[in-house]
Amino acid sequence: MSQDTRSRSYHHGDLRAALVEAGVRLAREGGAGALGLRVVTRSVGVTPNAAYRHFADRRALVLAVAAEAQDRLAHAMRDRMDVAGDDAPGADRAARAVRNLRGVGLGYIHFALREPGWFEVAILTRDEADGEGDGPPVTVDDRVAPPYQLLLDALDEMVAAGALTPERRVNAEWVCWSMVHGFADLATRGPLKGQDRAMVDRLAVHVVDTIVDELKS
Amino acid sequence: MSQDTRSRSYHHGDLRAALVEAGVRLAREGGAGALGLRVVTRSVGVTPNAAYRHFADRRALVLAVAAEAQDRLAHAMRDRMDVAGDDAPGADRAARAVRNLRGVGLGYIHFALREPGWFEVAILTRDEADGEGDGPPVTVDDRVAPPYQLLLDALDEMVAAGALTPERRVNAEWVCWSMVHGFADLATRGPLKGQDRAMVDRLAVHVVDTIVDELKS
DNA sequence: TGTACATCAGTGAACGCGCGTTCACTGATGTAC
DNA sequence: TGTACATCAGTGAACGCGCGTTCACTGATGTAC
Repeated sequence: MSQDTRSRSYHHGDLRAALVEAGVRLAREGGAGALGLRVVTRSVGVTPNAAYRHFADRRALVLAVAAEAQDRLAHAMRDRMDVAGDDAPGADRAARAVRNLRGVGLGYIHFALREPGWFEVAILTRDEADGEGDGPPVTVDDRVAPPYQLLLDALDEMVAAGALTPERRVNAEWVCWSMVHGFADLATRGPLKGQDRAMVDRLAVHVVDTIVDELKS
Repeated sequence: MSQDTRSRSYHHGDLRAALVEAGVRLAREGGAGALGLRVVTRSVGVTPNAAYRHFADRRALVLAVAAEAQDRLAHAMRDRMDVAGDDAPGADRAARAVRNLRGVGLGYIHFALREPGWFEVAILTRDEADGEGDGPPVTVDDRVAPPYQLLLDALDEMVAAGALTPERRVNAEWVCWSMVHGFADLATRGPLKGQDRAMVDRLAVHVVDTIVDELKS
């Protein structure tokens, strides 16, 4: 509480959080392109340079918004999962593990369809300047992206539940992610954009089921 | 020839083609972001407004470059295919059809890895302003994208060769495209960007084989 | 064949815009005595 | 408890930039007689 009070007690009252929140709001409609430093500060009612008290530069602000978007993506995915304990008997546990992998994939895709702006920001990489591919992948501000972690957990649980052999587990995360991410991109920016929603949903189920069936067979 | 002469006989000598060519050259290094109207005209040594003699606006120029990039992508894919006639005996024809589908996928991915700038431009959509999802998908300037056509042909040939049942043919293009496109995006803009090339190549083969095996089984 | 004319590809200068970032500052807050 | 002071979050004005697009024009080309 004292820390909360402390961080909220300056002029604006936690401008940093307000800027990230505004960025999230703007990205929802306009995607990554809406995250101009001037636009975001303006929408909070503050001078552009005020942002420099809390972020090194525009890129740092964008990365903070990206982390928030990733959290929301992970939340949407988790909502599709069956979160009961791990102590069910064999067959049930295996079936649940399969359902959960399905949920991970469909959650990813439906989040992309429902919130394309947030999705675009969530999959941003830091891109420029910071050297080559050093450090672990799938990170923004040095953490493992929560959506990726959910996928890994779902696959590991399938192995533990006996629904996936250890051999087929190898690289399965890239197979799953490629499939699901590719569909999300086609539906969000590509040729499926704007197509009839019910048809796209049916396709999404087909695509996810195809890869889940392939893995568990 | 007279038409060639005619279109080359003005002041610059087919400035339109020169602008597209310059766009292709610039996009190779800088992707879609490098296709500013001023940058492109400057690189040809011409005034910015000269472009307006040949393109309605910047967007039209970008779409022309995108069409060219799509052609190059299709070319790279076709190079991976076995283009012998369709009159081979059953087993051979089926095996070749499977090889060709593999080639389509690996060609797509390797083009993305080798020429990420062109790839980014090739998958651009016209995006803004032009209404909702009317008209057929997968088009730029009102043509079916050649890479997409190659995929359709490869799948149809698999059916004709008996390597794919008609039931599994349904929506197979979206399954294949999602997988391959997703991998290309992860490898090009996502977490696999900058990772060891040999490892990425091995993953690409694994991913493509997974989906090809799934279809033909 | 030679001149007069119409066409229209490309010029030169300017428009208004929004961007990220830097500078010297002001004035509210929290702290020390 | 009250005053003096240091901190530092946010201000206001300006920087230089490159962008897409518009305007009135020039001058080389191709054509008609």
